[in-house]
Amino acid sequence: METKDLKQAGLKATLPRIKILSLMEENTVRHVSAEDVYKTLLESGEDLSLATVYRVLTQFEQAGLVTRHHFEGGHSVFELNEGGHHDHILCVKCGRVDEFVDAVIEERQQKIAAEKGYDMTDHSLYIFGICQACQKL
Amino acid sequence: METKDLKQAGLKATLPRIKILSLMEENTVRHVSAEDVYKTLLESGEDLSLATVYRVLTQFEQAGLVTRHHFEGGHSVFELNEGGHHDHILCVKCGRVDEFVDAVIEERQQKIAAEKGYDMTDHSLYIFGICQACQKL
DNA sequence: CTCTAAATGCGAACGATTCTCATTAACCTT
DNA sequence: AAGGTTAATGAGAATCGTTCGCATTTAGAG
Ligand SMILES: [Mn+2]
Ligand SMILES: [Mn+2]
Ligand SMILES: [Zn+2]
Ligand SMILES: [Zn+2]
Repeated sequence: METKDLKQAGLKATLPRIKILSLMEENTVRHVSAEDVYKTLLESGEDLSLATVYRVLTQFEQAGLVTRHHFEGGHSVFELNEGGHHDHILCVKCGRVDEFVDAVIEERQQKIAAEKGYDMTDHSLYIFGICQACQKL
Repeated sequence: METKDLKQAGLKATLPRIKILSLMEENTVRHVSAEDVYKTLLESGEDLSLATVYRVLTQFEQAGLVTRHHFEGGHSVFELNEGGHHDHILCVKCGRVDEFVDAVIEERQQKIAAEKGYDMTDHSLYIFGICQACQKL
């Protein structure tokens, strides 16, 4: 239950937070913008503010519940943290998103950071291309 | 001479374009924002509009003269195209930027795209960390 | 049930980028 | 070299995602 998850993350179990978290726990959505969350909840009859959606998603990020991605186009996309780190491959035609993990790449990044004298904290990797479906159009 | 480069790229050799291109050809700047370009040129006594800087940089990008990077923080950073493709490692403390190319990573990305059925067009990879200098603070 | 700090809603503010439109400048033609 | 055509520019308004400020509400401890 979301109330538990929230308290565990050190967050009060408020109505907006419960609604947003349960929406993100539905496996029908994996990569959503704040606007997506806002509109979906409005359509479900919930009444909340877009500013709150932004605030809550940022808190979720800080609490480690979600990850914020900077997909192209200026707007952020959020994803529930489950199943661990992974990178993304996106279709530039239709916006489809697939996920992958590559141990070799992960390891090489560590090596590069070390060579350059950096203490690596994070990385972001996006592959862009045209998905199978869009290639046939 | 910049006039030549511009014509070759199919662009009229206007004053703003010449100024911006020569600024970017100085090896004192490698990764600059539109704002950086604008302020630097103003300080050099040039008189031009920020809107023009944005327009020109976008045209340069389309003409293949520069590459636009989406470093974190919402704003774009531009870099003259010379020396070919490379990726970046950034210090999250001081903003330092280093460059690298890793053949293994490049190749793996191709493989991943192929496996997922994508026709890969591009990729973006940023490693974040703390640079040597900042580790000592 | 009460109280207090924290969370919310609303609209204003924000910062990077783009757009509109009147004015200016490139450069092709005489 | 001068003129005309058309694209480029300057100035500021507009846009868009996101954040802020502040009055109001609510969660949760006592
Ligand atoms: Mn994902
Ligand atoms: Mn670079
Ligand atoms: Zn597609
Ligand atoms: Zn540093």
